[in-house]
Amino acid sequence: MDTHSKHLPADERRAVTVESVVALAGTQNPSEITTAAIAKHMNLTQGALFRHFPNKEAIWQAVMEWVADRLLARIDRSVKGIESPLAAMEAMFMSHIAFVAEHPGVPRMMFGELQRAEPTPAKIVVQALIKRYGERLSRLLDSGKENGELSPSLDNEAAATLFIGTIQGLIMQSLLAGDVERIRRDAPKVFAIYRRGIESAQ
Amino acid sequence: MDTHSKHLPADERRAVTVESVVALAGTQNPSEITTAAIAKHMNLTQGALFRHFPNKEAIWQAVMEWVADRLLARIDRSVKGIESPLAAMEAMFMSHIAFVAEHPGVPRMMFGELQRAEPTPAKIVVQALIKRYGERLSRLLDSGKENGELSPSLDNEAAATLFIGTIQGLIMQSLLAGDVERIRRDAPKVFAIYRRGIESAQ
DNA sequence: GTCTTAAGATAGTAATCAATTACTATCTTT
DNA sequence: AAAGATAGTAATTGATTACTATCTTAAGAC
Repeated sequence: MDTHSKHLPADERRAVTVESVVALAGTQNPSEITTAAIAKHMNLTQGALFRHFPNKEAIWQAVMEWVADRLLARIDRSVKGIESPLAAMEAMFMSHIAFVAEHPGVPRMMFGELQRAEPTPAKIVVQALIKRYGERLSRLLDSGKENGELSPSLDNEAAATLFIGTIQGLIMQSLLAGDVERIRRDAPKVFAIYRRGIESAQ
Repeated sequence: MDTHSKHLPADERRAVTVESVVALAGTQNPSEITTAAIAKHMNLTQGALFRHFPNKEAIWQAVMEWVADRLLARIDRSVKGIESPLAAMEAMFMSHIAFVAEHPGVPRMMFGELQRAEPTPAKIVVQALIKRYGERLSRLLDSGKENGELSPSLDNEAAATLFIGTIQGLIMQSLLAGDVERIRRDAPKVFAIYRRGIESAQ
């Protein structure tokens, strides 16, 4: 990852910047990440960042686009080839959890962006991400009802909200305990309860 | 609330300060609330705040203590006199939702404090709040298993994590939609799924 | 090898922040 | 009503922030 050449092509430098922000968000409050801290983390001077991004807002936008691309690609990959909708939901859940455990800064950044009052470019990217995420969920819920795995009276919107909330609850616990690995450990137990809540009666 | 005397006793001024912060957090990112903004909201000069608080950190601590006291008192009141543990959990859930709908800044502030790296006084207060909250939940879960309402194989820790996550999911949706009332509207549907997940088989 | 230029270093700027200061207005007590 | 205590104002502080102007270096094209 760290080639020892000092001068990097612009696109590589942008990629390194994004990864630095993601890494920093794993250990500190995203809104307190300064351009100086980003530059230091990648052994660059602060001013040099602005050769590659017009302003800080553009950095955040690039970061959230990175998150959206990687997360959606990952859950799409995890679901591939699974014919049972319920099993697909579980795979989607677990791959999301794995992603978050690898990048603990991601949920912090997303929540932080969402609670901005103004619709910043980064916030818009996050909103689009969750919209697409919800669409994937809704499709799985529909086919789960069709094939009888899921309760036919299930409210799709509520089930999607709770799916995301299930992950949010795990993140909250890991923040409380200051232990990221906890997320991976507790995820199956928490999903089991969720699963029981949406399944059709046996 | 707004007496038109300019001079307030110190304790009243502190109370007004806390309420101002809670109100401001309802419309903007908590970490972006400046002492100047707080002072402006309460028709005071910025410097005067420091007659009542040694520093900004102390303001945040006072705010989170306010939150902890009010939230715990409210859920305790809501549970009182309900003998069914499952019904008590539902009452606890709904009163929490009502509190959050009245004070939309609260979950933002809590999440914001939790993701601080350093254990600030405010963060410590939040951690204590969630600990006590979890203890109340755990007691209800235990008695629910005893009286047969809840699945005997239920994992208490996972059920508590999901209970809080259920609320977090609703908050996330309200942030996305930019509509606080949504929380109140969707809460029953989401809790119904959670309930089904923890109930004993019929 | 030299030349060109993209990328980085250095050293700034203006704005904003929490906190402090010197002074003033308003309550309270006797 | 005088005197002390309390609360507030207005201006200023030093530190920190995102961003920029100017000089320097390194890497690839020929």
